Amino acid sequence: MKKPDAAGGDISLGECLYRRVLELLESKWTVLVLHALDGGRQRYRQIEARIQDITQKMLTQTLRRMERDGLIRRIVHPTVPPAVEYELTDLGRSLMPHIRGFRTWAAEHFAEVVAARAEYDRKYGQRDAAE
Amino acid sequence: MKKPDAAGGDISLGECLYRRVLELLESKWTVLVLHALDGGRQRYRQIEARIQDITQKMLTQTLRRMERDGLIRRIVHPTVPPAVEYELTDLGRSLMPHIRGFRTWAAEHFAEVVAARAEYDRKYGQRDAAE
DNA sequence: CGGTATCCGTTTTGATACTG
DNA sequence: CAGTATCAAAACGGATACCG
Repeated sequence: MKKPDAAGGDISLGECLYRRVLELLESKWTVLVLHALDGGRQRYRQIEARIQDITQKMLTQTLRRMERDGLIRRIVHPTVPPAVEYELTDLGRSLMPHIRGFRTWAAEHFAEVVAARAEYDRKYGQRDAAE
Repeated sequence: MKKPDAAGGDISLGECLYRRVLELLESKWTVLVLHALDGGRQRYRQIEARIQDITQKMLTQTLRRMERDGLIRRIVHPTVPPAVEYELTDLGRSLMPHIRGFRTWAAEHFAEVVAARAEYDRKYGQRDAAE
């Protein structure tokens, strides 16, 4: 019986279960798709256009996984040619505040991250060759 | 000149820069290490013990990257045997509210994600063999 | 339009053994 | 204790071609 937020820092709900949820965000494109859909329902090509250099394969794969995870919904209009729209589910929307929060953090602290990297490289260099 | 939060959902600060920041969290173990250090300064073995099935290689690699990104600080005590401690920097601490927020979301919505996956698999099965 | 299928190189991760 | 080094396996990502 552990307390959820003991100073010790228990990760709660079991590291294993949490890991399963972390997987939601681990694929390279998921967060970008979430932002794209944050503006409302979008068609496949719209999402593709919005996320500059994503390939069809990765976009489809990401959308499928997000649909499976219950974050987005896929709406097929049986027209010719076919039109497919995607939108956030309630579950997906409930996640957005955190995603937006992270984006805000990124905008505010990006420069610090870059500076830290430069500083680290200056101190330790990428010396792996001789000497 | 785009507005940062137009309804359109511009990802702001440039998708490219944002992508660079997203990389911070993309490695499998980073978030778990952040939680581990959220409880305060920890020694290498303590972190390792806390994150069940991480290997030494991955832990060291993750810690190095996080140090380079300025999220954590490495403190070496020149004793024999050596003792090394890690702690969050100010930058790392500034990120924690979002990480904690996500964990809270995970705890609250994990069941829904699992249910969504089960539902999806029931509907579409993992049928890739014949028929 | 909105995908699938296939091939293939790159990156990430893991197992294991060894060290100052 | 806190790592490194090495090798191999697996996941990821991209290019390309084709389909309903």
